Amino acid sequence: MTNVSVKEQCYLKNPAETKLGERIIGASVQLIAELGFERFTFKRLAAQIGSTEASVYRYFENKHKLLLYLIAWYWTWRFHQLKMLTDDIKDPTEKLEKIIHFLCKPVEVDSNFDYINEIELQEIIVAESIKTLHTKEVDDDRKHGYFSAFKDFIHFISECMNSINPNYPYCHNLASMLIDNIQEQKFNFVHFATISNLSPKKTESDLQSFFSHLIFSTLKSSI
Amino acid sequence: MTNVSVKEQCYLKNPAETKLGERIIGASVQLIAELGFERFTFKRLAAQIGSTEASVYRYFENKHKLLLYLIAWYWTWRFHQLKMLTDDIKDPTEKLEKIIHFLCKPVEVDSNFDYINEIELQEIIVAESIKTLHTKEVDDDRKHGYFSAFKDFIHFISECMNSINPNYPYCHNLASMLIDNIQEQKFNFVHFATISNLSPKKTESDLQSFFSHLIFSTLKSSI
DNA sequence: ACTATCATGATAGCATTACTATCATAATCA
DNA sequence: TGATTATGATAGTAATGCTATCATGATAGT
Repeated sequence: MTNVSVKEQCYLKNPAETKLGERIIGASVQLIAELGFERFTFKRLAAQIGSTEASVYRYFENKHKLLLYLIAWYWTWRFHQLKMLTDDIKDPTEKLEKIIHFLCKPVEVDSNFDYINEIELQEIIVAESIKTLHTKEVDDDRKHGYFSAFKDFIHFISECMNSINPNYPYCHNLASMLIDNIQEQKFNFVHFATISNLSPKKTESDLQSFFSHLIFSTLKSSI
Repeated sequence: MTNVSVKEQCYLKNPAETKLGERIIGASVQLIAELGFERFTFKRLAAQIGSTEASVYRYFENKHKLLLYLIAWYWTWRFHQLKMLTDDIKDPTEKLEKIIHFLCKPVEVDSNFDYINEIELQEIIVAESIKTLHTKEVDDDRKHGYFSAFKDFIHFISECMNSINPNYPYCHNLASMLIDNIQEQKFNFVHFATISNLSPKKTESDLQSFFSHLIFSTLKSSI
């Protein structure tokens, strides 16, 4: 894959199509990861890339839309990776194991997109993505389809769960819990060690065994 | 109980001790529930209660601290209710059932605190509380103890889980998942119906059976 | 090669937000 | 009664989140 096309038009002008656009995205990822979304401003962004506020506004209506774009990009990218990874797996249990493993392990940089630092982008997802949901505009944003990459991702997992146990009635909830809570557990491990049992020495494998056990126990016990 | 004392000093002056303080808290709950935290300002709050911005600033350093106060109040209040409710239950399984039930069902107004609308306050918890964690200042805030009411709550549940299955190694993670995700599932049910299997006709009981099954399947299956 | 257009830069400005500071006055407490 | 304290009234300031206008340099079509 050499292109992640974000279908959701949260931009005024496609940043993937111009040099300036790429610089905007690249520097946004870096600055939001560094400063946090609250302190990130278009003024700072423009200064960073040696451009102007006005130019940034030609690509994105505001910083909220820019964040929506980054998140949609992330889930589109991850979905594509995941499909490649699980395409040839027939057994749904094995497939779900693979999915959980994929979600728990830290991302690696993708050489196809040299202007985006995927590791910083994932930090942004863990730290900031939930904020884009919890706004008074969430229903409008959803209607515009800004979250559809994220929803597609959840539906993919949900379907896999359903083929493991067609009688389990809460696959959507279980899948959304998985996605949301992996981010939360990663966050808690770093910032709230007292409410996490993950070992610093094998965080990734603990995280994976926590969720693996949780999901499969749930899917396999009768309701 | 006639008083919820928020130990965490996220205030400059205790709002529970003055008439103006009570008006500040009461109107904050109402305004944040109505406008969302982003659009809520001390100027609007002051106008609402017929006071001034300067006066509000004498109670709280900023609106972030005020939100921390409301959240600490909520968890202190809920913890107190929960302990009363489960105090006489000896069997940990029965106790955890009760806890899950308590968490899933919507709150009721508490006549002990006439200046706070607990129903609006819970809406705030569902919609806004996660934002107080996901900031660059989270480590400072945690060190100041602003989240300790929340952590106490989680530890209480975690201990109950531990007595059900002392060999299960992720009680903290499971308990924090439960608290976090109940809020998220409530939120998703309202705003992302396509990723929720909860029936509009029996949302509360579906929510409860989803989590009940999830938690007990996990605790009872060997790891 | 010539012109039209388009993308970007440069600059200005404005309303709102998030505070801080100062002074006056009313309540209350010793 | 006098001192302290709580609140109100008012002003001001820096930063944020935009919008608008004009100039310029690149590019594309004829």
